[in-house]
Amino acid sequence: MTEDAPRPETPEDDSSPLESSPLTRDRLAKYRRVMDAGGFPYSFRRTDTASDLIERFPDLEPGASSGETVTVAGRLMNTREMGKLIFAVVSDLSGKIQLFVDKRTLGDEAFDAFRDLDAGDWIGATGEVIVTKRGELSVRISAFELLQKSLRPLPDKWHGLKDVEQRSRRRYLDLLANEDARTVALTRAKIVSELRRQFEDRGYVEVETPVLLAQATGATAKPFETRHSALDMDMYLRIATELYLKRLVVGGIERVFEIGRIFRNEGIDATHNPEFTMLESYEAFADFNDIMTLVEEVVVACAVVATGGSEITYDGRGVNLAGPYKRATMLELTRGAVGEDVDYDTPVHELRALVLRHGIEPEDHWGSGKLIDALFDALVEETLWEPIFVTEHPIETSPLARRHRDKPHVTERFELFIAGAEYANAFSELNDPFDQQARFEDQAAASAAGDEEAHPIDEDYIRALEYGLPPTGGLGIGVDRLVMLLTDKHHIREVILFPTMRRQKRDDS
RNA sequence: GGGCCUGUAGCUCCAAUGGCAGAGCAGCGGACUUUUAAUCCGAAGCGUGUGGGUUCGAGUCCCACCGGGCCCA
Repeated sequence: MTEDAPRPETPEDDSSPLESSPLTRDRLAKYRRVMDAGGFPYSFRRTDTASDLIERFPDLEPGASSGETVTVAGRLMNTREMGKLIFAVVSDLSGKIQLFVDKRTLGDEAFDAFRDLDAGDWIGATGEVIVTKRGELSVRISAFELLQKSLRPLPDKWHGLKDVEQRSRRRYLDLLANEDARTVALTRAKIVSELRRQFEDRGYVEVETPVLLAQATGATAKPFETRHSALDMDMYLRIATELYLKRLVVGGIERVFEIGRIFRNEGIDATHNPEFTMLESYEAFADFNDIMTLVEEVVVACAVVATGGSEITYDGRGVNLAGPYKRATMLELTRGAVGEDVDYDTPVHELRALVLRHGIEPEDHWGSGKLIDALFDALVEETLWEPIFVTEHPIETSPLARRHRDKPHVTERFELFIAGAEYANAFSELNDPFDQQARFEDQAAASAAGDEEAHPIDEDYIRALEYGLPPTGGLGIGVDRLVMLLTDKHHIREVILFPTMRRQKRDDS
């Protein structure tokens, strides 16, 4: 802002919904009084947060005064009035601290002004640190300042805000009313920070690859479509970062990662949001075995910052995240579940019959790999509780993964499953341009045969491979899912601050 | 896309069979100098997501629409 914009008028007529509601009318009147008297402050200096005080004064006896004066600031959450005495709770990001407001210390005029405050107001207050007779660390205030008025009433002080829709749509209310919501948001930040540190410490370089693309490649998903006006061109939001990150390895960035938003134009449910966060990493000269070790270390490190240890509770059950994790091939797990000695050589018609018997409707273009994958999906996934690396996915369903060095039909790939859900997907990267070309062509054929999940061909990516991708181990981690696991949340909207929601009709109340 | 459930005061929730729409908290007025969801006294506040319909009478039954939830595809 370089110009003086005209100051917007506080609404003064009865058409304002704040004016017409008895719940907000008084607050609005107080707001105007402050504005008429010169307005609210532009800044405020505090000396301590709530948790600072708790750390600094651990040993004060009930009834004691510290002799130290501090200044705190936060949102006024609750007041308990006792005649010439008020106990007030102020909440800041670090926690809560009680203000001890007595008329003798504060003076008659300021005391009455304090009584005029409303729950939700932002205030700053200065006073001596004391402990009340009942043992509550408090600030006996000698002065306070209203930093900004809250014009609307707070959610229930005891029950908080429970309505799932409101909690998601108006996350600010969720955060200010529900301590758990703040904890989850902060824990997510810690986890993302730890992920970044883990990869940086291993010499990985963080990059940003394009979100807006002429072609959405690198995964099987329906993309969001948009349009670039100046280029007069249809564009797509990325569905993965994979092919761009591997181009960077071709370019010589041997260890590279990105933590980025991915967009998939698909349904919304407990584990899917149209935009979500994925970490992808690629490491030259590593194979999928190396990446397993990396994943074990990274998962434990995240668990430690989130929960303090590697033994966590999810959905009421214990999970031990300490490695090394069990390993089993997709084929052997599927065999165990169906109780038959299936293989990738098993005739397709037999596998189709087996799949049908388990209530899955196979599509015409499915080969043995996809059929076994479908059986695994339906029968095995949700039974996997303790961490396990499921390995050796079929070539058919892994068009970007390198063929297994010893076994036909399968790739050097693994997925990490914990508590019935997938958290990581990794492989020795396919770096043979001819094989990659053939895989893309298979995908194109599948697409022509009606497979809506087939990968599109990325010609330039083939060209990049022709310049040489070194042997590389790649990894994808679903960050939202990982946060869910480590915060014991069972819906993705609980770990995404502003989950995608249907447009709500305008609500002026 | 299909099925089931759901929307009542600012928030959290009650309201048999259709029969005068309620409570707690918050807010408002009052008492109280050590409270912790403070307590006590008092007076208020919603016509039930929206629009239709059935009925003497609809929060409750029916239809459509707008949101939300769960399950399935």
